[in-house]
Amino acid sequence: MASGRKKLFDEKTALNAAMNVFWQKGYVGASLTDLTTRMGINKPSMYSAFGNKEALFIKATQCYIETKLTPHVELLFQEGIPLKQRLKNHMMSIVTMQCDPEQAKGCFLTFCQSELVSGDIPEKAEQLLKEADLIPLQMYCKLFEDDEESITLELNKNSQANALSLYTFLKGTASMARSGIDKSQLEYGLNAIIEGIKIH
Amino acid sequence: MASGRKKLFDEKTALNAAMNVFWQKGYVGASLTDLTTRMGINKPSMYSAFGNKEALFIKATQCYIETKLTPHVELLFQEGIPLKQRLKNHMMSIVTMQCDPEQAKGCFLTFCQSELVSGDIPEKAEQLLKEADLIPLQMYCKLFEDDEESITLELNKNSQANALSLYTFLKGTASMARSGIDKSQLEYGLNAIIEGIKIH
DNA sequence: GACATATTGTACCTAGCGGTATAGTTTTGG
DNA sequence: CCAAAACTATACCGCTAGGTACAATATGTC
Repeated sequence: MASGRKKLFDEKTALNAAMNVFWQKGYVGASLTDLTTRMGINKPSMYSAFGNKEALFIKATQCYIETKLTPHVELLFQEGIPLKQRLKNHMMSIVTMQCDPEQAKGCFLTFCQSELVSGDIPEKAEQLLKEADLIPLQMYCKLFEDDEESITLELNKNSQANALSLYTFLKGTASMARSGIDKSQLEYGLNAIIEGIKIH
Repeated sequence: MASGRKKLFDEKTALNAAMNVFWQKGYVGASLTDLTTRMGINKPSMYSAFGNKEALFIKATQCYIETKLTPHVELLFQEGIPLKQRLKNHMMSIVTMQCDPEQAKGCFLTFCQSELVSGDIPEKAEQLLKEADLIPLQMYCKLFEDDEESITLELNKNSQANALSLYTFLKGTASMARSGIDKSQLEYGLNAIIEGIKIH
């Protein structure tokens, strides 16, 4: 069997570039020209590799979850570290990412989620965003419910309220980072809030 | 002098409709067709009354500030009411608005602010959004610095941190409301946080 | 080296965008 | 009752959107 011409671009690199464009401009705001230019390929290559704009967006979102969200969640469940310190590590690394000058400010999921209200986002993308956006909240619930230290501190009794507080803070920093407030100020506020938690 | 045909639409009503469209879809996502349809007029009427899309957006943003933001800010400075209660009133009325099923979910300013990163928003609109988005933060600073009760409680010594905490929470609820989390849950978390403030 | 296969570049499709020219309609002053 | 002024409706402008047809270019197998 003949095997044809080799691909001149790396799919993962291109997908990563697409992720950054969506992160910056959202689903509606990112045009195919924006995307393919930053991916370094032209339209037919993109369509043959990824399908269409929606499919590309879905893969970009999954890429974000795997490379940008999951690592921060893991910090919450690291063994041998006090709960409060784990929360701090988690939040600090998120804030650092959300203020990274090499990437779009803020959180991909939070931004694209906010586009859903327009009603102009395709169905599968909408579903994925809705699910993905809840991941941190679920992780916080799980943390406060199951964690040893959380149980001894009886934080599990208010697991829902604690999780919601943390989630609110996560969303708040995402929004503030997006609007360009600098990292030092976010860390300042972050410390105040983590200390204020009645660990709580 | 002859005075011409009378306008068949009310400018304020039309502007209010435009505000709601931008609130729902953002600057980029709101097309002239979306806008003029919901305003109940056609394009030439819109252009003669408001100028162009950017000018309409600016007027819609000012309309939001006057009708949707200012009233909530005033609750912070009401006389004869304890500080904590004023904060609660303020936040409760904001949450109620952000979850109002008659309007787009969340906060107009927070959503449109997040579009700025794209670099596709005209300059004057960008400036206005940046200024407007900081209004609540400035009001919080002023409150913690000047308020009698804040001074006796020595909250003014950490006015910046207190203001930032509150602002983070404001942004967080805006984002969560936008993603469709229901009012009862936001109020639940809200109470926990206000109580947790050392008033603070 | 010829052929099948896969990728690439160009050029194009229709639809919708923001914006406008122009013709028609209603109003009032003289 | 007519003309000037203001508003409305239609139809259109150039441009870009998402998406694709097709020819040109590499790659491998026989």
